[in-house]
Amino acid sequence: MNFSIAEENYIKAIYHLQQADGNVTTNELAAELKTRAASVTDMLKKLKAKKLLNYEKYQGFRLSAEGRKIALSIVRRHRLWEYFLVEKLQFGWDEVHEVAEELEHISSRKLVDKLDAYLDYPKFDPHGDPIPDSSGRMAAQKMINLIDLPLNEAAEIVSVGSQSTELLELLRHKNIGIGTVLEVKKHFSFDHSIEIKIKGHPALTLSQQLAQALFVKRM
Amino acid sequence: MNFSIAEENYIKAIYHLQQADGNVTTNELAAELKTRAASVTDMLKKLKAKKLLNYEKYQGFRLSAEGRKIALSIVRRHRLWEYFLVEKLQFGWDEVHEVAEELEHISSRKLVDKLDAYLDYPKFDPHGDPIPDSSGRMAAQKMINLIDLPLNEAAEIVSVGSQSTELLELLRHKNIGIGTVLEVKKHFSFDHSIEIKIKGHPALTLSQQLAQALFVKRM
DNA sequence: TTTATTTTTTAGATTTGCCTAAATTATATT
DNA sequence: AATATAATTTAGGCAAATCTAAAAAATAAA
Repeated sequence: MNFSIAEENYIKAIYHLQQADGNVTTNELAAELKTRAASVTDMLKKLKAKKLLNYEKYQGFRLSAEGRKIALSIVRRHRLWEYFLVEKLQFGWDEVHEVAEELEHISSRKLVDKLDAYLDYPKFDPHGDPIPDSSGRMAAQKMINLIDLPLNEAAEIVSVGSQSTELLELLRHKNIGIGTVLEVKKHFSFDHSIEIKIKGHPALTLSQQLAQALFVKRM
Repeated sequence: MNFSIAEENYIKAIYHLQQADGNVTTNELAAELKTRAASVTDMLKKLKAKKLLNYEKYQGFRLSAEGRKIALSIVRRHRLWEYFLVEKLQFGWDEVHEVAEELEHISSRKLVDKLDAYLDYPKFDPHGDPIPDSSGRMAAQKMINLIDLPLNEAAEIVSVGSQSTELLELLRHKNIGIGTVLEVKKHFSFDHSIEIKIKGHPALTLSQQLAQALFVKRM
């Protein structure tokens, strides 16, 4: 089955809202999509007719299994394109969203799978969100920026924000790499540097720039 | 100004038809777009109102200067994406058209220019058609496959159909490269091989596979 | 040049996705 | 529990892009 851009935008928005909220309401969705509640009701009927939605009048709604599957394929496309834009086209993290919103609606399975292969099957997009694989599976945990990790919580480094040799040199020097497990001990507001602790090693200070280039998964 | 997908498809189709025909007619365009003449008339009015079209009822039509500019930016996007799909994602030549038809409607200037840079400013798409640059200029001549070059016509090699090391090795061995000027002297129908002549060198035989991997521009 | 044919346009519907305003149902308050 | 408020749905319309059928204009043929 094929879906219109409007339908896909609704499916994706419902998916994101139900991740956070459980059941989704008409007004919530209208706010998310910057449209009116009446328009949402119209689309809900359409999606229900297509069996993508579990929905009864006045009761709130969630995606059906089939709806969720489609949502995941849209999310996959969105995040793969974001990764492409940042890694290959040198977009900044902050600039990719709107363009990816357009690219995500191109549904050619072949395109998406070849893009995935070309990018070497990335597991997280540039914002740290996991990318579903071609059968809809994805890493459970969102990757977060080291700077956002709460104090004294163990986390594992899963990605670095750039491939510059300068960054890699610095990481090698500090003995930090993918897989390193650490905790943040302190935040210094003066320069936004942080102090971290790796088991069996003395505490280390990381600059704001460095901390922002590191992504971790809580354990 | 921003255009709908339907408008862009009309603009592009008119551009291609007027390249071939001079003036374009309603029925021609309807056939090209697989729609009905009445639908075409409706859209012609819209495009005329937007000053993209020189059009008087019952008279046929052509793009205005402004319309042509927009057509070129759509053609640019289409051909850059085709190049991307073949060179980076390993699509076959024949498989890229439909996907590029979708990608071409994403109009972000920044996206297109960064893609162009990433691809290293290609001059021709995988079908040999020239790619307009960011200001709409493009090579005048269509690039053609060496196998399609008429006998005894001088032509210059401008592109090779793949980057495989095997191909490059063979070309180096035969002393053929980008810029080489040659003529085709003979076609052998048995194996579709061809005999070529490079000035100051003895005649050479190229296999069908090799000839098909070489693109030339007539001089 | 008058008629027949073809091309093009107009008129009037349809579908999708959106809107406002009014009605209905659910929830919160007293 | 009755009423006020908030959320949701229905009713009725609008714009874009398409369609069919009919009318108008241009072109070709007799």
